[in-house]
Amino acid sequence: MDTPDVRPLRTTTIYDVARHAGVSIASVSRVLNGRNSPRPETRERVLAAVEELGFVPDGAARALSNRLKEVVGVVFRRPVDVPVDEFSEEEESLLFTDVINRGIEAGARTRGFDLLLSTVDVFDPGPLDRIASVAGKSDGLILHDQVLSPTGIARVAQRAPVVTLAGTPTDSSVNVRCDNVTGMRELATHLLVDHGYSSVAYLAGHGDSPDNVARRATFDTVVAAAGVQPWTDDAWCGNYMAAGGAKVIRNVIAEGRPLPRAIACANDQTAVGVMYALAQHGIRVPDDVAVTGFDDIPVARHLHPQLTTVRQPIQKLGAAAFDVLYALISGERRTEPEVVLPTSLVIRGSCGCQLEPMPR
Amino acid sequence: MDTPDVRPLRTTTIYDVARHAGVSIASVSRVLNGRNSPRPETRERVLAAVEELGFVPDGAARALSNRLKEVVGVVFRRPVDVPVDEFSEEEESLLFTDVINRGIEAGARTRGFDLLLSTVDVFDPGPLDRIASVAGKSDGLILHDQVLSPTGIARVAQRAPVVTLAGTPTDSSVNVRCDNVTGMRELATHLLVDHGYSSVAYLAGHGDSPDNVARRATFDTVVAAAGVQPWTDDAWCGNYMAAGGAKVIRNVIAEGRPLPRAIACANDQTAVGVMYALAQHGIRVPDDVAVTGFDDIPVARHLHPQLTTVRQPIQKLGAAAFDVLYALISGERRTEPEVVLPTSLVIRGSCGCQLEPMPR
DNA sequence: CACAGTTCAATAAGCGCTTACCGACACCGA
DNA sequence: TCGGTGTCGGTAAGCGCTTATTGAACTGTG
Repeated sequence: MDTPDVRPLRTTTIYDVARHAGVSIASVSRVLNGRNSPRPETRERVLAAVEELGFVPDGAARALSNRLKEVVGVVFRRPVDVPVDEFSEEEESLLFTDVINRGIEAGARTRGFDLLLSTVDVFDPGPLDRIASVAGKSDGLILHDQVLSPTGIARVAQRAPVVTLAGTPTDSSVNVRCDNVTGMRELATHLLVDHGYSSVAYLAGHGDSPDNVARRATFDTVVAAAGVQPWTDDAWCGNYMAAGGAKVIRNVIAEGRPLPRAIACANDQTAVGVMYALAQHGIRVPDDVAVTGFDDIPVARHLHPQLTTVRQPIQKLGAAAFDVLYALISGERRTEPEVVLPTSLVIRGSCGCQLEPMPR
Repeated sequence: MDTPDVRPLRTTTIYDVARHAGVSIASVSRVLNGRNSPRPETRERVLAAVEELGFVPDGAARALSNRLKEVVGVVFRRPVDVPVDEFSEEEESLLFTDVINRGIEAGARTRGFDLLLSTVDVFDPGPLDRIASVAGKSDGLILHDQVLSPTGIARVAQRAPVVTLAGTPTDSSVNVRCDNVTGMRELATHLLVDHGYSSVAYLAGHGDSPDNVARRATFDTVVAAAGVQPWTDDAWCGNYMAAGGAKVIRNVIAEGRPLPRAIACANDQTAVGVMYALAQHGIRVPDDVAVTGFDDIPVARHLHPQLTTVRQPIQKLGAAAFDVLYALISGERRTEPEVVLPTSLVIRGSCGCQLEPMPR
């Protein structure tokens, strides 16, 4: 990784301001930072010079001196950059990740921090270098799901505190996630008890995602408790993306295998793909097959029928992650290894419930 | 804006590595940057020490020395943080802005840059301070629509080159936008000539947005040329958001005024709101009223009926903005004041065209 | 009028890197 | 053996800030 040969032109520095105002650089700095507020007259002179020269202090120099960059690094996984079927790469995982990032940003703003965003490819062989680079440029790191191994986390945590999202806490990182169990239990119970569906499938996300594991386990538990035949089949495995969900449905139909009465998807994106594929084959939702999601991303409400799902406070997830990270950056030592946010069932039409056609 | 009293604990520096490896800091730096590649043996020693200590270089110090941060600042407007009607704040302007940011990120990656993201509130009295702070932390700035006045732009451009998106070029900034005219002309012609609709309305976005002005002007021209009654009414003004579009429709209906045969919305988000409100009142699209958008954001294809719209290469818009900015950062002097990307009509069902129910 | 006490602002050190500069050393041919 | 030539790697300066230290100027007091 060689530094490209781009050197911006010289900008005005605090020395220029000091000379212009006829004071020392210390005074300029003091005025700018409101410390030991100098005499009003000096202050005015400095301010005038700043305005006249259009001076903006250099963040790197400040950071070096303050030992604080006021930057939080955020890393997430960029889906393969190739459109799959009719679901463009633009839309995949876009919503969920970006909503979380908004939440992080909201939290960061209250502390004067900005977000340094970076992505890693799914196939990236050495995400460590990229992430280390981000770590070097920030005061702390928030890592979305599936971006770095525990070993890698331990490595970058040497430089800056690390918070993971929907992952697993480690010795060197705190995790922030939602309560998968409660939400999924409510949802599964609704499907099995309230609706009494006798054949149900869980359409999985990434197998190694802790969220997926927890959701599946909870789903299976409720299904078993209801005395219903568990619909276990390796084919029912997606990838958290719409294309993945659509593909599963198409394969099942193509192979002439039966569909369950209800499909609980690992997340909303998957449900989007499932409903799309079902509609293509003339299968009605929820009359023929009920479909549910998880997350409650904005589009959930614009599908037809509207999607029954489990709501996570997505933005809050991001804000909470920042708060934890900020505590760590501030030198907080005693933190819980994990922060868990609540979830709740949101009943709309896709599960088979009869609702007003357009609920207010 | 006082620096909060958070000082992270001391991390390992290049001095630690040098001591550990028994070499000078210069050698460490040389190994790390691949310059004047030192003797293999020295190299190994350094690399071993780096690995052992888990050293990650400080970005601020590098930036200060290199005069290059490898960071591009991106600022956009955050919608008011209050849910309006059934459209949550999460979804407003989310898609479009974030897709552009993805594009910027994609471009930035190829040069080893990361994105520094920041938002300004609609009601923010002094966005200049925030933006100046971002400018100080980056090598160049990309400003989305409506974040800073030309005066403000001139100010921050003192520190770092500025590229605006969907704005207007200034003496101190380059603008990147899409070709509103071509796309809108095709769309309006389709509505007026192909479909022969005799009453049409343009549902505007922010009045002061250059995109909105261009789209409206083009639309009006085509309408006039077709000899159709222009549907001019102050009421037909939204705000680029779903809630804005829904509100306009509800007002028109509440006041008992007639609806036009076709509504061309300033963007897709507005169309989402319009279609939602129309459905609430049992008005069928496209049978009773045709609706079109602009942008072709991902959800456009998941509405019912699917949305006829004008496609902009949204991601490319971001990538192009970065490329221009990078040229400026590299000291490029002679740049065009504006970069314009092509648009094209995308016909789906909402304009009234009969298509396959689920186009492949 | 000399002195301590107070206020204000300048000097200089230091944050953690990069790199120009230069000295040490090895190797070679004369 | 000696100086020329190259290679390696160490020393130190400098990037643009913050701030501890220090000293100057001024105040009020004995």
